[in-house]
Amino acid sequence: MARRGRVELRRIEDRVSRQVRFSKRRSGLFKKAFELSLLCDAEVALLVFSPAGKLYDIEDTYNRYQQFSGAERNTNGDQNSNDYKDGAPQDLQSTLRKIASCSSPKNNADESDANELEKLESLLRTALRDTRSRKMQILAKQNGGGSTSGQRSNGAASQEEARAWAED
Amino acid sequence: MARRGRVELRRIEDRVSRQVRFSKRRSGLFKKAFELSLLCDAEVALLVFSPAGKLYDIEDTYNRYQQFSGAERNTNGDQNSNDYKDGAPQDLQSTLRKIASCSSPKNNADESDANELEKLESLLRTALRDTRSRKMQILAKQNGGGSTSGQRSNGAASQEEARAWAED
DNA sequence: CAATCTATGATTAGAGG
DNA sequence: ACCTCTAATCATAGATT
Repeated sequence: MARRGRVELRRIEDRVSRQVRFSKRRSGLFKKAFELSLLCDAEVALLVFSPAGKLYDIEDTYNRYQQFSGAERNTNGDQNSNDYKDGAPQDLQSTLRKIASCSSPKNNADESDANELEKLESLLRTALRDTRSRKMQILAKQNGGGSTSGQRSNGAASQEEARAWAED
Repeated sequence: MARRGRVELRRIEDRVSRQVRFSKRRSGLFKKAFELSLLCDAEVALLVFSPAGKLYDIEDTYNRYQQFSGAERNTNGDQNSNDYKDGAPQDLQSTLRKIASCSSPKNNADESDANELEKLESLLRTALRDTRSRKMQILAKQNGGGSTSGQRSNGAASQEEARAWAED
């Protein structure tokens, strides 16, 4: 009743099968990615494009899991710990100004030492987080609060997705 | 002999366990990512940073699998594919300048629309990647040189990796 | 078409070499 | 510290509703 043998490692020919498997495996992949980041305190970036070019990224999944499980990254003892919280960042501007100061000729990033790069990295991370957060808020308003990705329970593809697959 | 119950979804406290699991799960994740791209003809980008900041990306795994299995992605028509490579970014400065321009009063990020935020996000992402990359290079020189990939058979962590984990 | 079910293969935590 | 082994959980292909 289940699969008869090992999964062959080649492109799935049947279009419907391929779509269904894409959906299932994508869900599984994002779940694993999320688990890795949580269990091992790693940073994971995952982008998946369906053949039709629709993008799925890990933010979606991450937010979704946060909603469901209220999971919290235990970030003990790191400086810039208020990760991925949410929020309307109010000081994106000031962060950007600090970043800007790194681009002055006097403080050339091309010749910075590891320590300075570390600071820059942290600033960039913060700015990126704030930017994404702000973007999400805007998009949420525009779409009337619609969600961003497929992945319902574990099971299957959404209607959206069927459309996104398209061009057969 | 095997695990006694379900895996808890929280950060693993024991440092050694966490490292070992990171290695195993990272392998598994990259394998799945590769399978998804092959089976379903999707494009997948996967970046993983260990807590110590070491980068693993899908190129490594992809190449590795190609070596072993001689598998071929049907890479029909990918225009902008050589993303995320590594490299010594030579234009970090210019990226930072572009970011800086977003902090000018005239172009206030607090009032940008989603489209502009998207651009800013992209710039920040690029700058962050370049910064990390540069930092890594510096650290690598200081520490006498480190390479880029781990993942031997399926089994376990490499020596390299133990070093990369570091700071303890 | 999407959700659920289930038998089976795949992944992996922990132990041991 | 890496590799191997193994039990146990996890993922999922195909069938069903």
